[in-house]
Amino acid sequence: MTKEVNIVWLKRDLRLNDHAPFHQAEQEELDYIILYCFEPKLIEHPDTSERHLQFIYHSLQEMNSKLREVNRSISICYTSAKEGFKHIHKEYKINTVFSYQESGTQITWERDKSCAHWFKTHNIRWIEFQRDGILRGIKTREKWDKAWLSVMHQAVIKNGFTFSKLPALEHPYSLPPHFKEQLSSYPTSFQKPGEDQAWKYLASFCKERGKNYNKHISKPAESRRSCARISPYLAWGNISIRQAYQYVKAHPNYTKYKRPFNGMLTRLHWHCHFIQKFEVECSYETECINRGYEELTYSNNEDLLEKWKTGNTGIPIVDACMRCLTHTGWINFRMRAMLVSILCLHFDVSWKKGAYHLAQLFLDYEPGIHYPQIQMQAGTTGVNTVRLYNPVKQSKDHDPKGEFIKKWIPELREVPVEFIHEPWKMTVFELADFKEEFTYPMLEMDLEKVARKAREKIWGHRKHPKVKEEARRILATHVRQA
DNA sequence: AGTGCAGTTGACTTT
DNA sequence: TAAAGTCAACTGCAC
Repeated sequence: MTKEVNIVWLKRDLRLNDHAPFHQAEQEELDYIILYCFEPKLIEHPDTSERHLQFIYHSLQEMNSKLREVNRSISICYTSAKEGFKHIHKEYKINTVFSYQESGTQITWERDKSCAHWFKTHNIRWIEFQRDGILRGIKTREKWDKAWLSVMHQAVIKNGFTFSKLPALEHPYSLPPHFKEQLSSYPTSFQKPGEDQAWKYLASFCKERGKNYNKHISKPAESRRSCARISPYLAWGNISIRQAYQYVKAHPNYTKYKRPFNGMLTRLHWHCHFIQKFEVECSYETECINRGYEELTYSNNEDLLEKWKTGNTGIPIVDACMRCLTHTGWINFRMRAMLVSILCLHFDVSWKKGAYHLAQLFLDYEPGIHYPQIQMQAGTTGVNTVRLYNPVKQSKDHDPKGEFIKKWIPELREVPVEFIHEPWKMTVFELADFKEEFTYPMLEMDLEKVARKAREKIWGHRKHPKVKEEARRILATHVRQA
């Protein structure tokens, strides 16, 4: 007689606390196997990058080192989830699978549907738990805020782990050696992965770093310290939104730093708000939220796209942000918005050409935030106002001395502050002061002119009947009802 | 002391 | 979470 087991299926929930699937699995009579699959089809999808996989891998390692004392370990497979389940079902009889709902891209959604179908035909129960404040299957945003708040105020789950009597799962899906090697290393320029790190950031934010949260949030340099910096941990589930929310709210410094802390808590709310949009319609990965914008054409200049990707546009603040993001995996919100604004509005390149590039660079890539956000900044929602950032203004406002610029663009270190935001304004006289050749690219376009053109184009398109009709649909679905 | 005026500030609108 | 434009009120200053 084949032995029955349950499964805890890990996805973007790489933690051992406030974890509903683990908690439920512990309540059952049957012992359980913990499964994580590096799925080739997902890995090959252009939204995925090495840094994501490394972050996942090391998060899993940390969990495993803690699970060892209860004789448990995550079975890490290099195969599709369905293959993983099939294999386990041959060795054992799977009774129930516990996991979190995933508000992911089209391919994860299809993967889930295909697994659901297979579970059903094999009489396997699949229990999916609600993730953070994201509601599945809702038609409008009525009462959404209230539901979110009630999730935030529910007690966090205190997970306990019993000793397992199951032998380690044997399977033929071990990570290919080159893949394992690739994932084992971890660049020091990225935030370190795992649950412990998440709590460290949260603690230091509340203790001291967070006091200037509001003041520094828009500054590319200062925000790196004054922001909580928990985004990668939220994205891969090293902590839950609720854990972060309750920690900040209950912290002894909460009354002292009420303004900045509340500012941070508001953003936890927005976090879920955006994921909720994607949960309802994950086609936003590849199609304009407002379908009326599908008809809009772009010049899609490959040369400009490449300059943008590599941080060589000739606009210092833009290039500094892109280079910093490439190196560290993080840049603050305003600068992300500016990067999108430059590409899609000034450079007239479709957001579809830049979305995966940014997804790969963001260590905190979260599909549910990424696609709605990039489209909002690109102006293809037709409901929000078009935010056309003036990079020179942003640069002067948020990096007045050009310190951030100079940190990331060595070519500009000798440039005097009066030209650091607009080096193209240097004449041969100023350029003559450089000992060596001036290697930073000179901007070849008139920023004011291209901004004006972009403004006319994107606003002009809003008048189209299809855009207006779509705007009504979007408002009905995604906006909180009064 | 009052007037004219360029320049500034802020609220509000438009793109 | 933008920026530019518009307009009226206000300010400082010369005469």
